[in-house]
Amino acid sequence: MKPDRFADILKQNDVSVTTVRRAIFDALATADKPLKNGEIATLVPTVDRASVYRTLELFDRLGLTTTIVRGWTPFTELAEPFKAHHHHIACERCGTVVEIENDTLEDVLGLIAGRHDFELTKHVVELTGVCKNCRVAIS
Amino acid sequence: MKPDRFADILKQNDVSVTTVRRAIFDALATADKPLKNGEIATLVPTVDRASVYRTLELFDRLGLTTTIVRGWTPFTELAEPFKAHHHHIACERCGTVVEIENDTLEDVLGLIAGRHDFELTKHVVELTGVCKNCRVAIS
DNA sequence: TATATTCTGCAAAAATGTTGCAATAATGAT
DNA sequence: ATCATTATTGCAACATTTTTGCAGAATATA
Repeated sequence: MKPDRFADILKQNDVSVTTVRRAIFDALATADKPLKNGEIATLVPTVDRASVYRTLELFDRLGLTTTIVRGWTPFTELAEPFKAHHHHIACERCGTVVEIENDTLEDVLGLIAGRHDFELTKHVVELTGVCKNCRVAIS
Repeated sequence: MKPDRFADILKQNDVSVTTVRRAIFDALATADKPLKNGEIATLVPTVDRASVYRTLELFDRLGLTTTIVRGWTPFTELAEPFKAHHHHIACERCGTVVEIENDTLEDVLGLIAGRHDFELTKHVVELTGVCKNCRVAIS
């Protein structure tokens, strides 16, 4: 039968696999981009808001999701093993978001942590800039 | 007379130097660590909540402050030229926060942006890990 | 399928942000 | 210094977002 990593991870952590949790997980998986809490709630209209918050907190605690901030707003997206580890660079004019995967960056972060005697468990990198198009447009 | 970079920057941007703005600026300068919006409001009890929000938005727009996120909460702190450019690594057990300054990291971020045809204007790097003490403690 | 336990919806409250407008404070010129 | 102009603030009401307790529903286990 089909492998179900989502269910497996929940079970490994002794929490139930429920339809609510799967619905929210699917919403994140389908969107395939970081979503605000409110957006997630909208995508699962049958689920109570309180449950959405409780579920997102759970996912975060289990490491299923990553939360980044743009401006002042937190956005959540799936983390490994559901999505390859990556970061983002966003254009501040047009809003385009590009995913970044860069081993050198990961290495440098590890080294920095080590130099401060920290064992790295998580990290967030969000870049903001102006994309090529927008630089040409008005500049 | 004493130089007043804060006032200078506000004037350069054609906004008034008011006691409210200075109070909030002072709160950020004195705290010397990233603060939640609510914490800032608490530190200037005489200032109306609405003014706090409007001021923080202004500071952000003028580039006086930087906003990072930990967990789901946005935190604001002073940026250059009031504080040297830096990032943070926080211990997820004891909460200790250490500031990071690393030229290699800055270079790598610039290169990554360039490779994607972006001109970098801003970036956030937040590391989370376990510090030496906490690793020894229980582990 | 029965039982124990965990989850969810509901409803109410707390916390967080936002808005328009009149009163106040800051700025620049005299 | 004072005045006129303009920007800023407080107030108060509102909107939105998040949190909480608890009873009923769904899930896991034997």
